[in-house]
Amino acid sequence: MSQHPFTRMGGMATPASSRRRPSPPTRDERKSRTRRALLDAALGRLSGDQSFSSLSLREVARDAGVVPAAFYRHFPSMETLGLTLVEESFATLRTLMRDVRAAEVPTSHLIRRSVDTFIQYVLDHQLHFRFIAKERYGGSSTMRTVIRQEIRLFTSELATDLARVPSLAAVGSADLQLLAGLVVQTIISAAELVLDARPDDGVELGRIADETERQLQMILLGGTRWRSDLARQAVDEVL
Amino acid sequence: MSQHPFTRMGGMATPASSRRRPSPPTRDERKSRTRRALLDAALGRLSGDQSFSSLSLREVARDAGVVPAAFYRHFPSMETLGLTLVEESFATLRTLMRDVRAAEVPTSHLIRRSVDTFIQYVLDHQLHFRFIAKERYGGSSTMRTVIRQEIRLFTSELATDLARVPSLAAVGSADLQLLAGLVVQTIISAAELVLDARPDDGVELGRIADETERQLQMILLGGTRWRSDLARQAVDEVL
DNA sequence: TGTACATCAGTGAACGCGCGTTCACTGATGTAC
DNA sequence: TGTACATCAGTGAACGCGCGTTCACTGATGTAC
Repeated sequence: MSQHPFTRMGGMATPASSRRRPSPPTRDERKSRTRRALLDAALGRLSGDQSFSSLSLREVARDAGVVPAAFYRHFPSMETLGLTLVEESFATLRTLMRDVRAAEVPTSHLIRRSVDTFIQYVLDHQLHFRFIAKERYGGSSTMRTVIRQEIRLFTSELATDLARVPSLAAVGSADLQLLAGLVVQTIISAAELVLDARPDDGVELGRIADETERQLQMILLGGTRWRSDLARQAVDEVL
Repeated sequence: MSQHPFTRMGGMATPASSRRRPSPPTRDERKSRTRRALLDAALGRLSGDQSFSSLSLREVARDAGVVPAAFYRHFPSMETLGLTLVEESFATLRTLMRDVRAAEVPTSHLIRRSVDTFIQYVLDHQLHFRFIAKERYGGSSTMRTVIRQEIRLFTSELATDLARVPSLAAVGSADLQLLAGLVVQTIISAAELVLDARPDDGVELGRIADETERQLQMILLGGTRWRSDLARQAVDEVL
């Protein structure tokens, strides 16, 4: 029980447990670990061919190393666990957006850098993105509504960013929403390609990044030329 | 058993059954009707919150008005029934494309007309499109592969069409693929919006058509300005 | 046309299985004194 | 610090249920003669 002065006097106030005996986790810690294990078990199951709605409570409990009845100490139903995963996944995505903005990327190669950042993020959070891809259309109506709402929010924020771009100043706000919608669609599509690629297949991932970059360039190029009152006429003339 | 001369002498050689007594369906007819009923039962179940993988053979048989064991007279497994539905759905889509091309739409308002045709098609084949939307990411890996393959084919055909557009003559074939990919993404996204709308909500459907048209205009406008060797520079300059 | 036999779509019962949910319980952790 | 009691995450057994699949069957339709 005697302690070495070295550890006793360590710099800043560390939590009691960090340098002493491993000290047993509190009940709360144990509980939230089990909760985490249940969430991870569900996410893990979704890597394969299963969809969330075909997932059984017993499978999830089993993978989490817990008896089925214990599930109810954490979630009243699988539906609730699913909604928790949706929230968690979009929290991840919001973190990404914040990071990208905070990065203050230089204008040069801005698109390319954002695409690379995004692809890396998808790779790092594959399970969450895979979950969202499946539930976006396959989930319960509640899940689908929440997901659609989050994507819409995401699109609006992007539209706000685009409004600050000088060369898009002439584009009305409704049209900026449409433009942002195209960008988001393209990004979602890229995420889905990434999920289908082998994570260590650098060549394929590079190809996806290239193609996504070019598609975004096309879209933004279209945006800078856009004049809503002339669009149909211009396009008709040109086809 | 005596027959009226009027029916006996009817013009061209109609199938034996068409003008006489309703004449009982043959065994083959009965069989294919049950098969159809099974397919329709599965499609119908997917209108709600269920996904194909959470669908049970017994549910499908029940909705089709047949005992579970009878299912096996038509399909060896639910998986096979699912793949049949995928094929059927894309057959529908190919019919659409053929119709759109055959229509020889005048260049003026070409995009708008195509969008309107497409939206109407989605409304007319809601169940098939809903099925594809759900299985595209939620299905078994076989299903996902087949669907992805079909969409890729669709994209390539569209790229071929785009190659014939004079103002896109300067765009390389790889870039035409990307452009076609953007168009397909946008169309898919429109289909999903249509499926979420109430089918009799003309205002909402009109809005979807407008927005889709404008997004396609933006994309094509971008395409006509596209020069792959300058794209990044041009976009960087402009942002 | 009539008859005898073959085919086979659909039946109904049975099976073993994993499911979601409930319940009284256990025993380690936490708290009050 | 030590003791007595409360809390509550996780247990294990039990339940009724719908599942996929099998099987021998029935009886209407089809075919050969």
